[in-house]
Amino acid sequence: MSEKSTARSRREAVSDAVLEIVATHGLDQVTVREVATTADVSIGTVQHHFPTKQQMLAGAYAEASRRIRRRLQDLPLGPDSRRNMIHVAGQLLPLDAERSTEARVYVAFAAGAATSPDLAEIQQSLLEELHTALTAAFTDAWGGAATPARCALAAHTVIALVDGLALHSVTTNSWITDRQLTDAVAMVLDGLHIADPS
Amino acid sequence: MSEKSTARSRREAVSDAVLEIVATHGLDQVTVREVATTADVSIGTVQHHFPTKQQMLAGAYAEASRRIRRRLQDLPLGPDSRRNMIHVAGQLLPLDAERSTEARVYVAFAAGAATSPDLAEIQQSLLEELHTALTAAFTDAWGGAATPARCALAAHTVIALVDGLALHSVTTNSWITDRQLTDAVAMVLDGLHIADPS
Amino acid sequence: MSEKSTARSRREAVSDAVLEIVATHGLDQVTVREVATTADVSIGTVQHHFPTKQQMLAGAYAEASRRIRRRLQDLPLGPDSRRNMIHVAGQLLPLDAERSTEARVYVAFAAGAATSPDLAEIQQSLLEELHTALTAAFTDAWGGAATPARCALAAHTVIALVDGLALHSVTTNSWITDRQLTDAVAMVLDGLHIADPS
Amino acid sequence: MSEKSTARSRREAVSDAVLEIVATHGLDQVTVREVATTADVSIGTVQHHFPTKQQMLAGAYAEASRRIRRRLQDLPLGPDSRRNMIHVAGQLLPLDAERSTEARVYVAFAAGAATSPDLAEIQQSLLEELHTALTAAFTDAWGGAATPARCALAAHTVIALVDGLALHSVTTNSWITDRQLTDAVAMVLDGLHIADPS
DNA sequence: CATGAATGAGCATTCATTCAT
DNA sequence: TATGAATGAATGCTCATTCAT
Repeated sequence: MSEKSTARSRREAVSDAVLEIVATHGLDQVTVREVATTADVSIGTVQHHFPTKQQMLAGAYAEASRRIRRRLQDLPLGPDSRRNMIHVAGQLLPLDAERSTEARVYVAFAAGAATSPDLAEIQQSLLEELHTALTAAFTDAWGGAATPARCALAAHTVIALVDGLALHSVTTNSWITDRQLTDAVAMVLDGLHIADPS
Repeated sequence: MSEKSTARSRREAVSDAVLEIVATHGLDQVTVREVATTADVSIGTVQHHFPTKQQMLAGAYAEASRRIRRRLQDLPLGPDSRRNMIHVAGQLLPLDAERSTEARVYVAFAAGAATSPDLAEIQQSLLEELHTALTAAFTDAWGGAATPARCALAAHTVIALVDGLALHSVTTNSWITDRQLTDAVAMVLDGLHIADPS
Repeated sequence: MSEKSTARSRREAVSDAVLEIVATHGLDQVTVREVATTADVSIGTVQHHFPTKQQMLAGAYAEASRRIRRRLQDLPLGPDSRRNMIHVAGQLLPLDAERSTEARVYVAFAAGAATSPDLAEIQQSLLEELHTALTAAFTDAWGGAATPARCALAAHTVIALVDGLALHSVTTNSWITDRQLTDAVAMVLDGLHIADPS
Repeated sequence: MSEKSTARSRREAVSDAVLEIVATHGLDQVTVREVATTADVSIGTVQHHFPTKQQMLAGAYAEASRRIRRRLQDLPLGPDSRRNMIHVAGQLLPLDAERSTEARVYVAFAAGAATSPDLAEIQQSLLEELHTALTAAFTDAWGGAATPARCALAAHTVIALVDGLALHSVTTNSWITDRQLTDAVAMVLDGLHIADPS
């Protein structure tokens, strides 16, 4: 029992170290040595759990993706569609230190997915899950008044908006404020007639 | 004169080579060797024009950024705000092969800007120019009916949407269609009451 | 009893795996991992039987050497010295697939003996046994007509010839034919007046 | 002029370092680091001249092979066939310190040729040149009394004998004496009726 | 006896950069 | 301006070996 938990925590420690380095120094500054040092394990241990660097990065992104999805699934959703969507966006936008770190990780891996099939697969599956959930939310919010295509398009729109805002926030130095981040989402939801019922 | 033009074309050939490699293999696959080979010049020549790799990348991104801005400035704008904005978005979205290459370059450098001050500076200046122009467009479209803050927010929103759409298009394999790309922009402009006057 | 036989066969399986890898990929391509995989046992099992790689190689060569000696001892010898010597040479030359594999193993280990005392010891003991037997054969063939030194020299000569032929056969691609291999031995035996009595 | 000689001596220094390490520690103890240290150049310089380890080893063996051939070509040959052949054998057998080093190098590379096509090519070309020269020598010595096939076979025999003797000398600790090395060659030449005319 | 996680030294190779010409 | 030899730090990875179970 202690072995299993040791093994799991070692593996997780490695993933955590990767994510930490990606957030602070970028994807291409991740080296096996630095990961080992940060995770406080030997180089051999890193490579025991992730035989290649590629697998190590993919493993870490899979872990990050899993955490994001779990957090969204655990979100308490109410009958108010607008509030639900705002909540979801609030989980994805870099509005506090923790979320900011996560956004930096997400942006780095998402961009990396453009040239790495391994990362692209994880990225796409994350986007698909998000898209499915948001499409359902729009379907629900709009009742029968909207075609499935329109609901899907609205979902694409909101995810793209959030990702673009995260990209801007993460890559510029306070060019865009936290307030603008949330206001931009509200502005688009308003445009889509997803209004606060109150 | 021929020497000067040779020199200028050499420098441009190097920049082009960098952008080509970034588009096809990613930012971290750019090596001085590969750039020299692709540009068909010697390593020494590359480093004569860009003494360090950092400067080479920044130079190439500055060149790419310059081209985007020039293209937007050369865009023939009419009295129709919606049409103007659609045109601008059309220049930024990966709707054809050339624009797709450009989007890949943009996404790679934008993500790189998260951890490189040199790139961040160029990235931020590009975003600012875009934002200024779009803010003016919204001010113009909405007349006196909107506060400057609202116009600025709308500009942020549209740029973020376009960047997010480009990110999705570039990092997934036909998960989002060209049609959805343009429809998403239209949907948001509709929401912002930027309608076709006709 | 079954356990003992299992243990013995495991140990032999490991030796066999080493010899197979040496024959096909060379001495320096032998890794504990590869040996374990080829022998279909765990790395731990390999290292249980041979604590160090050095011991593993020495053990495998000792096994190969044992097999060669046993085969020579089991050779039915008659009154015809020439025939006997031809038979011995035929056991050492790479005249068929099995013997070719063995010759590749022998050449690899013999060369390795130049820089490994452990292998040199096994190599020298194999050569000495061969030399003793051949010296006796020459003494027998020549009767009292030759000094012990001459018999010993003839034995050295024949072994060197056979080893040189094996080296050439193994390291070149059909530069020397099977026929030339046996003819060269016959030519030297003729020169030493070891003639077929018939 | 000084550059060219510098470049050439650097490259030769690397080859010499490889040969020295092969002679003293064996082919599989050659590392780029050790070669750089021994040659007193940087690692980068080694790899500038020989981009891969494989090429470095092949380059060093080609150099060693070139030296052997040049020495044999420069050998003053007289009308006495036996003396000529003895001279050739004397150049190949490890009869002094320098030749012993060379023999260790030769044995190591020859054995390596069994599993490396690059080395095999060099090895085979060296053997072919040697074989051609010796075949001619036998043809000359025997006049019209021998078929070409018999001359070629005798050449194969002598080369194999010399290589086998070198192998034995190099891989055992004074099991075979220098005197026996030369006597074995003389014994075979006697058997082939290549006699001292005096 | 057997296993496989853990270790870290060592490997070949790539790389950006310097510099003499 | 242009070249490419020289440099050595850094990288991903392989490996033999140790050890707890």
